[in-house]
Amino acid sequence: MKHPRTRIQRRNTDTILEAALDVFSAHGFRGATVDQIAQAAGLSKPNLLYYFPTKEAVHVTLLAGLMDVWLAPLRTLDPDGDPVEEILLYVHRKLEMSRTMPRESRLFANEILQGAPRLSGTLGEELKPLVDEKAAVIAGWVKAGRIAPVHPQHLMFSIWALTQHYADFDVQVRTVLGDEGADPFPEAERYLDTLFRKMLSVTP
Amino acid sequence: MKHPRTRIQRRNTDTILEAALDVFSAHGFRGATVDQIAQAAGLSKPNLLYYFPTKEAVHVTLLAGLMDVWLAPLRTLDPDGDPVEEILLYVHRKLEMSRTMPRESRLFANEILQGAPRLSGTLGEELKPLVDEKAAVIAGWVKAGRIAPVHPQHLMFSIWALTQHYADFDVQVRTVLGDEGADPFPEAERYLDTLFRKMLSVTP
DNA sequence: GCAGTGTTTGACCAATCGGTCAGGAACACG
DNA sequence: CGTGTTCCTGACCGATTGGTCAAACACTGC
Repeated sequence: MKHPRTRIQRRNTDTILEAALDVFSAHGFRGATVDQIAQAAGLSKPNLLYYFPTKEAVHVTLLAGLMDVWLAPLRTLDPDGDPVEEILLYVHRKLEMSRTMPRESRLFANEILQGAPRLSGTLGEELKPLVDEKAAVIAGWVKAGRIAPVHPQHLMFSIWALTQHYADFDVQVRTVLGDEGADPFPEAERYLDTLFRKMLSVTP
Repeated sequence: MKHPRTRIQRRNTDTILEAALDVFSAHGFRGATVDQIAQAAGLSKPNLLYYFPTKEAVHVTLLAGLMDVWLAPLRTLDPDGDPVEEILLYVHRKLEMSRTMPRESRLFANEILQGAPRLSGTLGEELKPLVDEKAAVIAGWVKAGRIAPVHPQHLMFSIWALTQHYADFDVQVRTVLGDEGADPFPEAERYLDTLFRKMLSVTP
């Protein structure tokens, strides 16, 4: 059961997860129905439930797979690189993820908003250690005087908040900016670049 | 119907809205049931539906009332005050709202996340004009050289994102920080103060 | 062509949910 | 005290939902 064997199984589970990402991110867990997901995947409801035992199983599979993708940019933060450029690269990658994977961002936001009932384990066992590790790196940079003194965890929060905001609050962003069809991301990129450079650069 | 007349009506509608805020912010619109709200309010389901015609009516009443509270701090932004201090006061008030009104923040976030189906009107008719007005003020400050050059709307986004993050992603924040029971807000206050001072102060 | 396994579906079920309704209880007011 | 209005509730209804199941279908290897 762990890994699909036949070609059909792999194709269908992939299709289901893709469709489920669409529906869950748009309506939340309770707001999504198995029928919706099945239809979006081009399958019948019982057929979907042939591949996943329950609606919840689809959801947790999606979330489990998401965490790896979500944390990947942080893992690449290099202790031996240039501090400011390393952090700005992370900001850039996170913003790029908001642009290209807004559904994943919203799925994640939805889950955290509800108190992370199906994710609190992963949060403590995967996210926390990784952040601890990288926070130590940043604290080292601060101690060495290579970036301005900042609280590493809150720096992390600010990166997450600022980048994910453009995916999660997309409707609000576009409403405020007006300009139908205009892409907010180029300007966001410039703004965040300036913001974090000012925040991190050491003042003599 | 517009305004409750009898004492009982006012008391019960208030109790219902308070309970609904609890339940809606915790489970989202679809995730909340009328029974849950009624029980949380200490009423029977038909009794609740005596005061509000539908579940949706409760929700929109809540959202409509919320918008005023939510936009209040922005309205007080004074064009004649000291630019940096005015903006920092706004940041401070927004963070304070995240601390004291996390349920309202989550209710709002939930609605925007789903594409603001019951709020897109208000967004365009209330939020947009107010932001336009205040963005013009900030643009004036920039032009006068009283704050560093920033994109006013994206400055606004960053304030919203950074302050609301502490309410909406509370679980994640507390997991990352560890330290059971520790209050993240004092440190957040310091961090955001530094961040926006660096972002806005004019460099000679 | 045939057995055996993997895949798909229509029909169905129990539970839940939003909402209705007739009538009873509490209250206001003369 | 009586009467009209407001308030409240148990019982009920139709629709939706997550999930089941037996049977049909399709594919693979012999």
